[in-house]
Amino acid sequence: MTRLKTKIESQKKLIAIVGPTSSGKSDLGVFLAKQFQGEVISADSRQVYRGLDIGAGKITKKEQKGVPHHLLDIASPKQTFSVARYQKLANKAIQTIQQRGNTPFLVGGSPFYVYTVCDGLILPEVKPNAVLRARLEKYSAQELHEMLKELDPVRAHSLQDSSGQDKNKRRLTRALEIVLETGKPVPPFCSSLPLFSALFIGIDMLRETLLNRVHSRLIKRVRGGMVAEVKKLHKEGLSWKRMEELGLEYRWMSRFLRNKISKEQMLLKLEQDTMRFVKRQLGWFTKDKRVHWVSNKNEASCLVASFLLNQ
RNA sequence: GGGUCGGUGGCAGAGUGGACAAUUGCACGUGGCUGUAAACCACGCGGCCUUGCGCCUACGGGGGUUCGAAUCCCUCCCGGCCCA
Repeated sequence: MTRLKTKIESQKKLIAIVGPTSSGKSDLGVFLAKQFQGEVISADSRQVYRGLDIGAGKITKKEQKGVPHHLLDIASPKQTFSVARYQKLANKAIQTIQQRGNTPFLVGGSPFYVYTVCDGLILPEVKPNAVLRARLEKYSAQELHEMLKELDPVRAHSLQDSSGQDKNKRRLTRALEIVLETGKPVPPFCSSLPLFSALFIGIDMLRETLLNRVHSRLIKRVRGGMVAEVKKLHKEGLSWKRMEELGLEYRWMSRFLRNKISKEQMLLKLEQDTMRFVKRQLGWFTKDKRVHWVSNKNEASCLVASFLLNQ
């Protein structure tokens, strides 16, 4: 116990800035990083892709105000990026920043990405197997579940809902992938010892305010060439199918560009989906008791100051 | 003014005498997530409670037929189309 405590205390510090989309995380990140000699690591599952700029709400060079930003534009949108890869790169970036004597600010709204890093979740060392996935795709969820019951009854059981089923093919496929690859059951979910002690700052905002911000930001970005960006990406070879997978902006704008929906429908659906996304993000963050919710920059500054001073 | 088709839950839209508190989609709500996480998935969605295959109020309003009506008849109101 004592050893564990000492270990945590000696850990390097990390500040995580979380909150729903459009709440002003990037801005706060830059503000704090400037004030506390920090660097920003983006925790956003879409901003890692090159070319996904306006649609993904990526911070511009100018907005970065000279503060170094990590993990933006590090992958091709044609290929699927993964949390596991993110985790490795983020850990490396954090280490580099700390070695420089700077403070790392993990800024982003992809909860799974944030927690994979902050809590050091241990993910099974099994790479995605496209061939296998394509083959499993042909089976129904029920059939996949049956297969998993044969190979890994424990995991199969943990996945089933109250009706004894799991209809999430993606999740079942992944479980089978792990079992088939390793020849062993899916390992139990666990995290490593925390690699650093983290201060969680969440941006507190009324849902109504957020809705207004989402709305006006959407209009602004459409005027700023968001549709053209998608058109260009497609011209450069990004398939419509891939756009669908990327979700939100890319999904709805691609549907508009394919004449499946009108511009009005696109804007409406996109706004609705964005607000749903907001709710899901908030679900993760509000459940997390570690998050300190702030309503302005000064509150955030105070929190960071005392966190960094504190031993 | 005449004819005709139609008015169903937040919206769209099935149902056209009993098994209908009403298929389905959207919206909305709650929740899950072990290398796609902005993805993917589940559940709820008239009200009430003693949660029962329970009770109440409901398919534009009113009246009627019937053991029984969202469904049939009459009438009124509203909307689309056609003729004047």
